[in-house]
Amino acid sequence: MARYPNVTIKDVAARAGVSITAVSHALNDKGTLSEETRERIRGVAQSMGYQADALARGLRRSQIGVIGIVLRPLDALENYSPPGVDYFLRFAGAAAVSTLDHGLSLMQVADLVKGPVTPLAFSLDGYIVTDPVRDDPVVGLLEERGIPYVTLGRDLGRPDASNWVASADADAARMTLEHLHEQGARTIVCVGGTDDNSWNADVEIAYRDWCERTDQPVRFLRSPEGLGEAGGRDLVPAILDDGMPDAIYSVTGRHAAGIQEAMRERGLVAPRDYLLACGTDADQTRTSDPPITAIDLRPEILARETVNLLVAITRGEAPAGRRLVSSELLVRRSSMRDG
Amino acid sequence: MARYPNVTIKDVAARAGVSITAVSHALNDKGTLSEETRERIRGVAQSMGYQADALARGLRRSQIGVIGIVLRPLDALENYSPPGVDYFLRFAGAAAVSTLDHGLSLMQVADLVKGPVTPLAFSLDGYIVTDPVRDDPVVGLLEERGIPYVTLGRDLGRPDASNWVASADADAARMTLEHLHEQGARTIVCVGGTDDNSWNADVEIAYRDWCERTDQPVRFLRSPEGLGEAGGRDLVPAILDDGMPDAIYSVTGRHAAGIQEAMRERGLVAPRDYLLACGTDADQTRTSDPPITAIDLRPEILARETVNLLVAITRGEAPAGRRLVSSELLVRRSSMRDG
DNA sequence: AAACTTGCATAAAACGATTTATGTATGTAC
DNA sequence: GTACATACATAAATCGTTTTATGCAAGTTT
Repeated sequence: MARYPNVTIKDVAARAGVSITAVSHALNDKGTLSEETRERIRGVAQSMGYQADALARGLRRSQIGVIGIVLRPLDALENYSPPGVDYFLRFAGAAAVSTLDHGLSLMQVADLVKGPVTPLAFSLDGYIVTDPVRDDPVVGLLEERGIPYVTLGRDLGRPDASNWVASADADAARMTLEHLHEQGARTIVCVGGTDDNSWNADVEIAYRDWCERTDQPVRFLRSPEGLGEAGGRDLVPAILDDGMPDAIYSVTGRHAAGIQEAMRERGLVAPRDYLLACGTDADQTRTSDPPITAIDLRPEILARETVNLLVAITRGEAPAGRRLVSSELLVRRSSMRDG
Repeated sequence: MARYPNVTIKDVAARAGVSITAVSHALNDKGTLSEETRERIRGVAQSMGYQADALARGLRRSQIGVIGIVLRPLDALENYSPPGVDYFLRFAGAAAVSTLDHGLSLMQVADLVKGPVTPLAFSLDGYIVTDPVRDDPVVGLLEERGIPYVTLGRDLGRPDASNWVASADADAARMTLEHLHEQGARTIVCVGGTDDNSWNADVEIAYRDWCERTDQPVRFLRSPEGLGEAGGRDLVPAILDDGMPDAIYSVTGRHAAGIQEAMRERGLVAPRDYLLACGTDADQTRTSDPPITAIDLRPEILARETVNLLVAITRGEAPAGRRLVSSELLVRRSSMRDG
């Protein structure tokens, strides 16, 4: 399995009987070669199976054709494929496809700020950073190095930043609460996470706002994202102690699953005894019994927008921009009063 | 978001008052510098936050610190995060972690043989190719380019290859069949896929062999992997027409899920009316009702072995090698006669 | 005929590292 | 006092491109 020397621009030049400059110009449509010579050189290059070395080209152009993606919540979890969370995988998968559409590719980079990081990390063309926390250190690092990036969700510590894409979290929360209200729920418990990101902030504000407008009691609880199902389970006693609510709206899917289990153990089943909805769709919400009403954040669209924005920035085509993507409410049995 | 010029080896040399050769030697423990000078240079480099440019280094060394992974079955599906298949994601995730342990990183490369591919593809240090088909073109391409690779599962067209890691598929199949037999099953239908890879081949041979040894009828069916649940559903009429079997052993999880659904529609429920087992564990097999007995291929261990082997090869430490990883049978309610 | 364009092609510098080939002192052997 | 190691440091070549700066004809203008 020895490494064969690849055919280089020099080889092509020799075979075509021209200078390497000529070859470079012919293949990149630059310089002042005659169309005739260009054609001939292209032919020779093709026939020799020549492909420019990405490293050498990258060294000159300082563009390597790869963008990085950092999934902040998974950094925190220290687990890059946690069960019950397929949003990030769908997002990353869709982002990979979108980058391919631009002739680029995507590389997942684990935790840019602690421990040794891939040597290539600082040579990438740009970064996507999902769900940054307030004053996110990864964002800070990229900023410091002058590497272009786009965040998915806002960095709360950088209100002036204008390089982000986000889902319309507040709208989604309102939509969900209104749906539950329509189904007859009055007292609605809201369970959020503890990460200090725009998603949690937006949902909490929207919830409190909605409660005030509709004159309903505020019953807001929090559980660390990292605790997952267990975190949801643990909240149930506190929820019930305060009196049985009509509905529970859990922002994360894993909390919702834990809540559902713990409720069932107490003989409480949705939608018979309470309504249940959650803020992110996942395999679990689709296949659980009953299936859980959830917000589809439309990761595919988010990914496309994010990649387009980042690519535009790296190419110097667009100054930057903020883009909101609306979500969709998937109503399932867990929140259907007549279900 | 302008790109700041990074600190280069030249800057460090200037600041330390030495040549760039000295800096390079100090940082890479080469050359004949005095320990004193070495220390001093390292200090200066550190204080300036110097980090060698990966592209420049890669150009010289022709090693970039990144290995590629190609998931062949997902290439065929043209979907890199299909629902109901978490084996590949677990494998890829575990492989990423293992590469980090070696100071390298992992990059997923979509379909190396058709369409435009990332420019970096042929500059990577090596490749992992999962479940190659017979005479796999991706393997052929890597071979041709002299790029080191390790396959997960054997390439049936390359019997002499000695650079693979595989799960002990035949053992796993026997283990499953024996379990079903112990639970009272005699007539067992086996459903395999149509991809021409070692996994399908091994399981089919083991099944036929087991039937012969135990004097049971051979009822082997096939359905394309790409059809997923629908493929499983479609087989059910044929299965029932031949007479109700005691058990069904489906090699893929998605076929199993489809079979389970179609059977249920006919009022047939496992384990009451038949036993059900499947050859790969997934979220679906864990959370379905009833949970389905499945083989855990132990993707984490497979990934570690695969990465270790590949890294050893790229570093010229090991000549190559074949490694088998045994699987584990996760017995769940779908195959428990007294369940 | 000298002075400009135009059209085409190439030489050489640059990107940022690593590695090979050379020095230059200083100390030791004969 | 010449020859020969030894210890330390650097100059220059190299990796494979892209890009900038030159160069040389042939044709045009004055």
